[in-house]
Amino acid sequence: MSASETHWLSSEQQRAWRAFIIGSTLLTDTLDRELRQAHGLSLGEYEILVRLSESPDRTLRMAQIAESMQHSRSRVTHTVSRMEKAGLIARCAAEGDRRGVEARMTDKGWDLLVQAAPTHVNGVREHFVDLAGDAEFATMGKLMNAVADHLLAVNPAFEDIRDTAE
Amino acid sequence: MSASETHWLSSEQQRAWRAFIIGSTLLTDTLDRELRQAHGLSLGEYEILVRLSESPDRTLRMAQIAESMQHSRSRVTHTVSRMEKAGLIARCAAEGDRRGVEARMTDKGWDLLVQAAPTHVNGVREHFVDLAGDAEFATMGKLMNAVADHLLAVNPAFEDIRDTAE
DNA sequence: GCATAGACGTTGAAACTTCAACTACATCTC
DNA sequence: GAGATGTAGTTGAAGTTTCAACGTCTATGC
Repeated sequence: MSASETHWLSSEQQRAWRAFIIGSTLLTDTLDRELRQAHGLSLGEYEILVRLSESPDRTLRMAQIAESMQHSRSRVTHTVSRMEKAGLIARCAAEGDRRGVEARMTDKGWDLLVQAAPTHVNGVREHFVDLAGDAEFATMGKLMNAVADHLLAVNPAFEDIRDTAE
Repeated sequence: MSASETHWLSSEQQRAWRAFIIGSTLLTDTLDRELRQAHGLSLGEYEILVRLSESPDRTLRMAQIAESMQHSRSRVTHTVSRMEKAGLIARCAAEGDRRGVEARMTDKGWDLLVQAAPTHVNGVREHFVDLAGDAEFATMGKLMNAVADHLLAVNPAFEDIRDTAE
């Protein structure tokens, strides 16, 4: 990638790329809006609740949330603070590491997740899954998996940095 | 979608969906960061410049920018203001409609776009296009196109609203 | 022609994210 | 076992996006 001539995209590739950008923007915006309107929850908050719900004791360390969401630590601090104020999450000291903080989903958080999940899943189906054949959808999944793997591998910064001075 | 039983995703679908979320997040974050580091330009600003560069007179009405980017009008106002302050864009009164404002790319904006485009295209290739076979990439493009069409059709709000009281 | 409604864009405040310190604790090294 | 370095999380300010209200102009209906 260091030649002086850039290898531009074909017009077909360009169309596909733009469809990706606009489609994924529209899709996440729509899912976010549906969740907000129905349950007052952003897509990001919803995803935090999902991760907590899948963890033992419905509890996760702050850093694990940050890593799995690809968010900076400080973003997670702020988001969890808001969710704590809303009563969806409680913070506790982590066992075994006195620096650590654990976020635990409250019953109220669980109840909200139970309500919100159908909204979200129906949205994902209606706006995405059902628009593709099974094979198409699987192809997309494989490709995006490769993208994620590639970027995690290529970009050491993603392991953790994001918030530390580079 | 109104039955009381939710039709959950299969675990394979769930994996594909999560790959999509994480992959697209990582991808846009990476492209954004590469552009910022190399040229001090965000991905959104870059895309505005691209759209201007493709328009007659390198000029576009504010509302056209907003619509094509799926951004709210006020977001475009703020972004264009920053880009104007940076000397990349100039605002002029629109002809024929005294309410209107046109954003015109300056020479400085053009020069920056010329510099930035290879960075962006190389990133898109390296992190996305080259990871897929042509057929795979085309499949993805077709799917995302369907998603965009569906959401634009289903959601009248996207035509314009976004900033107006709903 | 006047009133009402609609469209264009801006404004300022609130909400959210990023960025650069910073505190506290853990680990590593000698 | 003391100092250096690294990790966990927070903080507050700066930057960006959203939200609601507004001012201006255009189009519509009467």
